[in-house]
Order: sequence, then structure tokens, then C-alpha cells
Amino acid sequence: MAATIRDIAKEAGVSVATVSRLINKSGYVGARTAARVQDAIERLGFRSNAIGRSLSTAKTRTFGVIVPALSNPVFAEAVSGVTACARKAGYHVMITATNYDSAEELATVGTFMEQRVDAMILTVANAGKSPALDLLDTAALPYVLIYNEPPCTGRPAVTIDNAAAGAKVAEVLQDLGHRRMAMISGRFAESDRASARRDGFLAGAHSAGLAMPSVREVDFIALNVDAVLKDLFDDPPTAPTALFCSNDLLAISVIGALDRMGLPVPQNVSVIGFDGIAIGTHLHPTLATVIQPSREMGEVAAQHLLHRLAGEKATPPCRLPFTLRLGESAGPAGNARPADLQDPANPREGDSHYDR
Amino acid sequence: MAATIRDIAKEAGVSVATVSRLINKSGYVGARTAARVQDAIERLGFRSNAIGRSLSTAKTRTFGVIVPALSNPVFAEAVSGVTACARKAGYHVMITATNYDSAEELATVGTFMEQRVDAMILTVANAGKSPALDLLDTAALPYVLIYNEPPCTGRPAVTIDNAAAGAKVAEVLQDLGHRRMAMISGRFAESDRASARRDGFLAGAHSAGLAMPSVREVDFIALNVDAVLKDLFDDPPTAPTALFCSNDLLAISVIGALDRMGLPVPQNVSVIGFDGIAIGTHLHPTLATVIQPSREMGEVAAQHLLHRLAGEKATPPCRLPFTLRLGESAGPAGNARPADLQDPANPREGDSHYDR
DNA sequence: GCGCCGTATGTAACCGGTTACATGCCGTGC
DNA sequence: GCACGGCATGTAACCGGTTACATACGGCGC
Repeated sequence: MAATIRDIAKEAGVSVATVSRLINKSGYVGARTAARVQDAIERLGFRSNAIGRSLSTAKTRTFGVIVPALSNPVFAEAVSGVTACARKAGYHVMITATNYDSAEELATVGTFMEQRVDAMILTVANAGKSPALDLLDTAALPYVLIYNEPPCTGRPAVTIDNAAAGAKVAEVLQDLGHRRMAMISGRFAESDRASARRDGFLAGAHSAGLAMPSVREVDFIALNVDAVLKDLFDDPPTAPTALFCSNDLLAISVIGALDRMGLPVPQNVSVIGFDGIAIGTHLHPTLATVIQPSREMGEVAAQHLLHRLAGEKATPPCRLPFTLRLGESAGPAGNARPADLQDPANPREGDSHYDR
Repeated sequence: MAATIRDIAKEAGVSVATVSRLINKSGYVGARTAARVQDAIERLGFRSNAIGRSLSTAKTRTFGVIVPALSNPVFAEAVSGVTACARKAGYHVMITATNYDSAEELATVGTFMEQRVDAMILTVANAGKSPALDLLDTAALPYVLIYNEPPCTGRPAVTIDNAAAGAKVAEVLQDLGHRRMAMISGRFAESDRASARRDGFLAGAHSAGLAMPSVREVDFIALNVDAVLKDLFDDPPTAPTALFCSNDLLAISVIGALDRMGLPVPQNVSVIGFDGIAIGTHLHPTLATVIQPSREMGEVAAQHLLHRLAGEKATPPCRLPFTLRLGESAGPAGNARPADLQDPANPREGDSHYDR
């Protein structure tokens, strides 16, 4: 149906090699010939077939991207970064969501291998123990993790220091006067980064001399936080005054649920999320959170792969800086007015900077 | 590098045809032979090359998906539906975001054509006037629009009746006692559906005998709603008591901004959004909105294309039902308590049903 | 006049699958 | 004994590009 390079060659009275050279600007083509071929291409509406090209070059100029879910804006944002960066370099992107299912991770990697993607960018449940990554390693296919905690195995990753961020959250809450904290998280089994955030948070609380925060897991998809919150705030005197949520969507749900329980944020409870999704800044109260440079992570991952595919032997930047945004959902403990403890003009500075 | 079908044939002492027949379960293969071949496949870690297959079959089993942005959960949701449905049928998905840019739409369609995707699912700025769709039409490539207003040209689309939904919003707000309304929308030039919602909204207000609502455009990306709101609520006596926002992200921003301006929602102003993104139900107040069946739209679109590619000549279902969710962000006019005018036990029923 | 280089173009093999067609075997029915 | 159909397998052309290699021409230096 569609015109092929041979049709063009015949139409222009030249050989296929000449047409190919013109399309790819490789080799010599005379000016008059080029014009004739170009004319034939337009007359027949020719579009070179990427399949044919891929078969002979053994390159697809395609990245495979695997994320747990597209419905979480944090991943959508990273994917946007990957896509934009890839597109600029003439690469395309195939995307699949695994729904946090490790079996789907493996299946998708297999599918992408059959599709002969040139490289993959992915977030898996657990980067330290992943059949999908094992497969990639044995196949020696270039890949970069994003969001995942880079495991000791030295797998290439572009991410942030989740544990440090967790510790930072504990420190900031302590600075705000909070003494009883808790963490609410999605399933740790599905997220090595949530585990790292928890570990950092607990360590931070411990080194601040605070009681061990209670940690609760919820089903992140169902987002039924009510039961967990009822339980946590059952006994007011011992209830936490600050909650650390393992991601922003969860934090937003928690804030809504607390409001409905008659525990307004931040007057009665402070809430800090994780991710820095855009919508957080438009809410009232604005969401206090740890901002991951999601878009940049996608871009850096794609850029690294482009370099690798170009033959360079660059190691990927492993850790990107995170930013703590002290939004309105986190306030001083004890119903004090925010101004009492917190001076907006002089946000505290740590090893990561604040952003208001 | 990787094993080919010929390597397997040699290893198993059979011909390539036999290997191919086994892989595709087409034609006859003896049990003993099958076992030998299977064994060779596993020993060499063979994965059949989808590129080679695509070249000879002229099918890629791939859909191209083009949406304005992945960062809007409404599109991410539809993409999830497409992906899930495609995957079940052994199809893959290439996704690109156009950033609401019609030139990028055209470029992406061109790229996907070169990639020889079997069909496309897309949302364009304006389905009635789109070079990208013109290209698809002349190439006779199967495609389905989602979200777009199906234009008079009869382009296949899976969508909702945006005008009817807009009218419904006007009607509901009128029922709640609102007499002065306004609409805030992203750029109409970038969204035929926003235009349809506006038209329906204005028509609905008109037929209810209300004053013509003021309509304001904002830059949806920048989301700088403050200036628009300041202007709208400059003169309290004539200020609107209800706002219709062309999408949920915008509505959420508007609610936050109104709160900050000392105009709490829904006590002082009611806000109704559009899309039905998941997060809306977790906010406080919960977001009143028109729910589009986004995931289902993606699924139906994919399903339709699968049927078409299978040779069936089915016409796509054009309109899916929408649902109005009367969330807490919409309340009765005049600072009355919600219970006064609204009985949660008996939500009003219209041609679309309510969902609380 | 000769050799050489840069430009310009063509021929044909190759990438890794699919598949039409040919071949051969065995069992069954007559 | 033979024809025929079902099963099993192999051969080779083909899909649409790329590219190594061959060919050819014109100009330049000597």
C-alpha cells in the first residue's frame, strides 16, 4: 500500500541506495538527483518505514519506560521528562504501568526486549531483589532506574536520598515542636523507597531523642485511610501531632480525612507528604512535602542512556538533591499560631534547601 | 548477538519454518520436534524479534496514543485504560504528549506513521480543524478520538456530550439557588471540549432565565487564577456565587485560591469542576464535578480499534454517559447550610445520574 | 598521458522473521 | 493396490530498509 524506497527509486529513475542516502543525508547525492528524488517522495507521500530501518540497523531508537502507575502524577511527571528528552534526540518511548506488580515488571521487560527497545528506564518495587532487573543484567541491556533506592548491587539509578529525606522530615517536625509523630505509608513490599523513607524517618526521630513513631501501612490503591486514622487518634492525649505520609496522594487523602474527623490541618495535626506533585501547591492548606525533581530525574535518566548508546561510558548521577517545602499543612505543635515558631522570612536551612 | 530463529533451527536440527510454526502455534509440529525446539529456545535464551515479525507481517501490534499532557490525571487515566486493554490483546502502546500544541500533534502523527503503529488513539486541540487528523484520514489509518467533541465530519470518537454536561451544571447550580455564575476555563483554542462545555453552560443558564455568566480564560499551564478571581470578586454585590471550572485541576486551584482570599468554598462560593479525577473525592471539601468515564473511554477506544483491526466494521460508540457528582464544593447559594436545599438521601435525578 | 582522489550512483547481500508451496509419510477406505 | 487426506517438515522468496563494494566520471598534479 504505502510507497517504499523502491517505489521512489523507480519514480525518480535512481537506485534505492541513492534514495536511502538522501533520506539519511549519508553519502553523496547530486543536487539535480536530490531534487528529483525529493519530488518523488512528496508526490507519492513516502514515509520511510522505521521497521525496515530497525531491522537492518538493529536499532529502534526507542526507549521502554516501566512505572508502577501513570495515575500517580509523580510518575507521569518523570515520564514527561523522559519523553521530552528522548523526542529531542529523535527517540521514541514505549510506556507500560505495572500496577506495583513484580510479575508484571518481569513480563514487561520481556516484551520490551522482544520489541528490541534500545534501553529501558524503570521503577520497580524492589531494586535489590528483582527478577526483571536480573533479566536486564543478563541480557546486558542498558537501563536506568528512577525513584528506586539504588541497591548495593550497583545498579544504575537516578534518584534521591530517601533515607536522608525521611530523616530531614523528622528533624523539621521536631523543630516545629512535635514530640509524637507517626508515619502512614503504602505497602513497603511494593516500594523500596517508602522503606528507605521510613528508615530515615525513624532514625531521625530516634537521634532527636523522640519516642519511636508509629508506622502504619495502608492499601495505596484503595486509599482507605479512615480506619488507620481512627485508630491513631483514638486516644487524644497520646495521639500524634504530626504525620509523615510516604507520598503526596496519600497525604492529600489524609488531610481530607482528618478535616472530616474534626482534626483540621495544621491546627490540630501537621501533615508532611513526599513527592512534590504540582497540585500540592494549589491546595489550601498548601501541602508540606519533600520535593523530588521528578521531571529532571526522567530527563537525566534519558540523557544518560543517550550518552551510553552513543558509546560513551558515563556513569549515571546517582543522587539528585531533594527539596523540603514547608507548606501550610505543617505547623507548630500545640495549636500555636504558625507565626509563633516559624518565621517565613527565614526558613531553616539544612543540607537541602527549603522552598516556600 | 541475540539468538535468531535460524540459530534455533540449527541447534534443534530443524528448519526455520518449523521453529516459526512452533512459536506462533500455526501449522503442525510433531511433539518430539516441539520438545527439541523448545529446549533449544530455552538453552539459547531466544526471544523472537518483533521487528522481523513486523516487517514481514506488516503489523506491529502497537497503538500510538497522543494526549495533550500526561500530567493531567484525566489523560493518565484514559491512557491506563488503553494500555490495560491493549496489553490483554497482546498489543503495545506508544505514548506522546503534545503539550496542547497542534504542530506537535501533526509531528507526532507523522512519527507514529513511520513507526507503522497499527492504529492511533488521540485527543487533539480541535477535532474539527486538525492537520493531524487530515493526515490520518488521507492515510486511511484507523484511529479514534477520545475526549474531543466529535466534529460534523463524522470522525470516530469516544467521548461524552460536553454541551449537555455544561447545561446540566448550569441547571444544578440554578437548583441550588445560584443566580450569578461565572465560568473559568483553559484556552478555548486549545480545547474544543472546553468550548462545548461553555456553550452548554451558557445555554443552560439562558434557558433557566439567568443573567449571562461571565466567562474567563486562564493559562492552564501556569494556573495563575488569582488575577482572574480578584477581578471577578472585586464587587461583592455583583460577584458570582458559583463558579464552573472547565476541568478539575483548575477547580482545585480555584478553591485553594478562594480560600486564601477569605471566600471559603462552599460557604461563600460554590465550585464545580469537570473530569472526575480521583483525587477530587479525597479533598475537603470533596470536589463537585462532572465525571467522565476516563478509564472506560480508553478501554472502549482500544476495544473498538481491536475490532476494526480484526476486520469487523463496527462503528465506534460515540457518546458515553457522564455523571454529575454533587460534592461538597457545591452548596446552596446565600450562605445557607447545605442541608437546607440539598437532601443527600435523595439526590436529584436527571438524564444522567448523580453520584455521591 | 597517467595515476589518483573526490564525487555520484548502482548492485546485491543482509537484517529476522513469515508463509506459500513442495515434499514425503502414514493410515484409511474401496 | 491405489487414491486421498491429514500430519510433519523443508526450501526459498519476501517484507523495506542499510550499506559494503563496485563502477564511472571529471579534475588535478606531475
